[in-house]
Amino acid sequence: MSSPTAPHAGAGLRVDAERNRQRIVAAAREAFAEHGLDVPMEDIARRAGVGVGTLYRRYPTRADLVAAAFEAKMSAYADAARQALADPDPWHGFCVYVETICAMQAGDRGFTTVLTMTFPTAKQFEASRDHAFADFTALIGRAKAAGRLRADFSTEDLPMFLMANAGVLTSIGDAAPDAWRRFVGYLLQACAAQSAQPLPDPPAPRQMYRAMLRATGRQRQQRAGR
Amino acid sequence: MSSPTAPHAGAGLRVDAERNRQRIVAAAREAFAEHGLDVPMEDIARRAGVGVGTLYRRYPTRADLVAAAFEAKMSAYADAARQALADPDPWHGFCVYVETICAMQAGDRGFTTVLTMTFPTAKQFEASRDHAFADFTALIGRAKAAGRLRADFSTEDLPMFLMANAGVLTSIGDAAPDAWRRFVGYLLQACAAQSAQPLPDPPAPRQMYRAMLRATGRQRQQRAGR
DNA sequence: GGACAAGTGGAAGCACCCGTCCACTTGTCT
DNA sequence: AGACAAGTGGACGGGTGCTTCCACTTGTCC
Repeated sequence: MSSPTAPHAGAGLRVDAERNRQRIVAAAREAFAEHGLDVPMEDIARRAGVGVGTLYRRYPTRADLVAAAFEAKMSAYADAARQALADPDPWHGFCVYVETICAMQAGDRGFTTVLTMTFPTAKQFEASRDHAFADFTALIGRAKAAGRLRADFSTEDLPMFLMANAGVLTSIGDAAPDAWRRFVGYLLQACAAQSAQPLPDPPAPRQMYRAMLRATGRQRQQRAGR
Repeated sequence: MSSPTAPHAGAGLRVDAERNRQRIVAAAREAFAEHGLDVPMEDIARRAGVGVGTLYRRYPTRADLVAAAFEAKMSAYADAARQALADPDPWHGFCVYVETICAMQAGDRGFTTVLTMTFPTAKQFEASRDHAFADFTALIGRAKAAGRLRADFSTEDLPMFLMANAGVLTSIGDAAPDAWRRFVGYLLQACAAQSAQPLPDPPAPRQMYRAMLRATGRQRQQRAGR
């Protein structure tokens, strides 16, 4: 991102600077996982043992830092789709895939949200998402062909499910840490071909993209009263 | 709430004060509906044409104001359950009910969140919720008895669904205003008895209560990067 | 119409977080 | 070892929102 043509993120940096950069990313990973994407930058800096100035010079916007912090997890996310394609049973592969990524959401408060957003400036990051999406599309095709996935299942339904799961996770928090498993159970059964009553139309891809883009400026969301 | 023993909320107030109170509640309803529960108090005051001081004296905490603003909608919420019970077809009643309250969430950003929270100090408010809950429990019983609702459907599943729908609504926002309908379609099909693969256990009532209680102090949630 | 309680509004103090800027430190290269 | 670029941290100015407080206004009742 901030490096010229380098294969590795921190190339060209002085060794101490590179060490700090790695610390920052590690600290961000922890902080995002524990508290979600909106932890104060200063907390991350303190956790990394650097000043805020250092953090901002390396990652000028929060989105940059988020992209750096979740790059590895985003790769794992893409790998999961690839692995699911390797499953000999298309339907089983589909179900395990959905469960896996929902579990990834459950394990990291930051990732919960990251999977419902897009970060157009983070190239490698979005490339992983695109790979995952392509493999998932293939996965859907196979599962439909096998007659197990309902024919009207749309690729847009996956991000929608992730948004729903994010809602369950953030609302329930630690009060019922496994509730999301049941929820995903419901979703998967709704995806089965046998229960294929007609559904309202899915959102258009462009609509989902706009939704995942979010407002670019200052902005908040839910939050509790008092 | 702020009145001694009165049947009506604003009893005992000077007429001008009562007029202001009503304006405040009306302004809060609008503001919450448009921007969610975390609109600045000052915006509400300005919309009502009063000073913040007036607002705070009448409703000392945000929760008080939220309860006042959504009391009517909460009654409507309870009525919907009662009406659903009147439906001669238990399954149809169940489906219409779920669709109705999800539509109520979709129509009001504040209510989206309100339905996933509890406000223990707002007596009348929570009484409506309890009525709705009791009727919903009856609704479930009937639909199960009719063999249409899966036997392992739990009353705790409804609040979980509302949390999920809240996730869809807040993430998608205005980008795909009807996406929630499709989502609810999925949920309902998953509730049908015919698709009754076993599910993970539901959360305990106490867990759901704790979840809906939220943290009582300062606190934020998702929010986007950048 | 006068007196007093009730009600009002908005300024002020506080807390939080963002993002910048620059005097100082540290690595690196010769 | 010296010199210079690279890197650092945290103080600072700016913005937002919460909540309190009190000098002033306005209804109400006699």
